[in-house]
Amino acid sequence: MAGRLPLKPIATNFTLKDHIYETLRDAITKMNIYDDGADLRLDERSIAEQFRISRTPLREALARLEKDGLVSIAPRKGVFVVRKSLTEILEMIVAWAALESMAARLAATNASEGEIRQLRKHAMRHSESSARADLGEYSDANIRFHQMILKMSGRKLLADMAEGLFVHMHAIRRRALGEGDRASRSVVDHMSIIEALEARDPDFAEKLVREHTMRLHDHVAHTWARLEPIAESGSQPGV
Amino acid sequence: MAGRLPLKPIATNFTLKDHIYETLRDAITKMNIYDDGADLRLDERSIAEQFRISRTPLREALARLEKDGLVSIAPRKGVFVVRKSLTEILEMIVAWAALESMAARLAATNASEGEIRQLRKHAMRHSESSARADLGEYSDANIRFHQMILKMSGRKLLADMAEGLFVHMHAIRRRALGEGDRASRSVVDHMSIIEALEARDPDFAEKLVREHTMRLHDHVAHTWARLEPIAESGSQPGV
DNA sequence: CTCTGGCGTATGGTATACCACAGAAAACGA
DNA sequence: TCGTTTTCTGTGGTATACCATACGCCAGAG
Repeated sequence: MAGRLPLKPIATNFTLKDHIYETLRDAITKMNIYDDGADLRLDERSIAEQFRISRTPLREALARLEKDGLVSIAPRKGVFVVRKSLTEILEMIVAWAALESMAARLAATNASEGEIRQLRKHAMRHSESSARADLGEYSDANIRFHQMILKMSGRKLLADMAEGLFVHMHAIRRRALGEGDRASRSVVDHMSIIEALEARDPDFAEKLVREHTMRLHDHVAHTWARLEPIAESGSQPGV
Repeated sequence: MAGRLPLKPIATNFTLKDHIYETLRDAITKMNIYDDGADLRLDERSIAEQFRISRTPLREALARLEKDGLVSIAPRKGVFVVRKSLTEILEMIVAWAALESMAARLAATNASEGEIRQLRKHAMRHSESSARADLGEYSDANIRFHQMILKMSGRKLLADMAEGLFVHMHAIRRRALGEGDRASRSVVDHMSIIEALEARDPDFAEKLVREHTMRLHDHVAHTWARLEPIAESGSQPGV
């Protein structure tokens, strides 16, 4: 009727449940789950009080977090943040390798020249942070590199499924980067991957991505072998 | 105290929420989502009444189903069973291919002789149902074949993630099997895969599984291209 | 007849009260 | 003092009441 005002549909779908879910998810991924004395217990009532809401929407958010595998709900016992075992971490890396290598295969065919160019630009801009041993920054850039490949596959589901794994692995990659010469090795790997994409070689791109990720897998398997209750060391910046 | 009766630990963790979740999930996967007049609406109150429970545990179950992507909850509008679009179905097949091909790669190395033997036995026992054009039975055997490969990878997570996709695709595979000579082609493919596993050839096993699944992908893409609101036709046995 | 505006109803969202069980603390007996 | 039993408290599980909004219905104006 009136003159087409550019009004957004308004976020009619923003419920407490969703808000709490995201807030808690972020909080959990950022907390030092593997600290020895870490509080893994989540108390429904006190959290509800902190958020100034009732337990109902909170519980629905927790139900979703449980399905994500981030928390475990034990009836009449409590809600606990899940500590991933080494085995589970390794399996996540494998699954991630499966998804990303498939994404690379598809990206080699589907990605636009512009996307690949952007990927290269991203990798080169951040290779220096590796050289500077600025692991915090490089870790972020590193993760984004992999997310870009997922996205370039043009398959949203692949990216979404991988995202669910990233949530858990967040700290893993950063930690592993600091061990040995993994950071500089990573830079080299990334360049090879980019070249395979530029060459539009699906098989090779897939192979490189898979082996790149499986190297992380093997590294973690060998290095952390006897750390079963993994002792998270470095979330503090500036080490 | 008493004489060690072989009592199961009893399902101390079996809550209404979990029970309802599973019940609803099964019901949804079995319903003809793609029927034209299908009731996609789920009414919280009437369902709660049917189950003779309150809405609270039901809503927690629905929250999980939403995360599974099986239903969509629209505030103040209703809860609806999600109709997967063709694009989404295709992406699920791709993701599935990614997971299963990785599983095949690992299975080629890790699976025991016994497991492979069992796989071959399974495939041969059911190849006849394909010949008899008994699609219902062959479809089940077919799905189990793929689940066996996932399991043989020794990575539980791969199987679990694929399971989440199976839930959605359940009907897809069955339907596709009936089109063209896909059933008999499937039998041939499966045999090749088994041989690659017996030869302990990871690269080849991966390639075969991937291409096998991607053939389904291409078939669906081409055949169902203009059916966007997919009309589910054949759940009725006997044709 | 058509359009508009208000009102009623249905639905999901939220808050709250109560329940059942686990586990620790306390009370009790030897 | 030690072991057993009891009680008590805290936790998640469930039920229920109420709230806010989306949407259809209908009356009334034009």
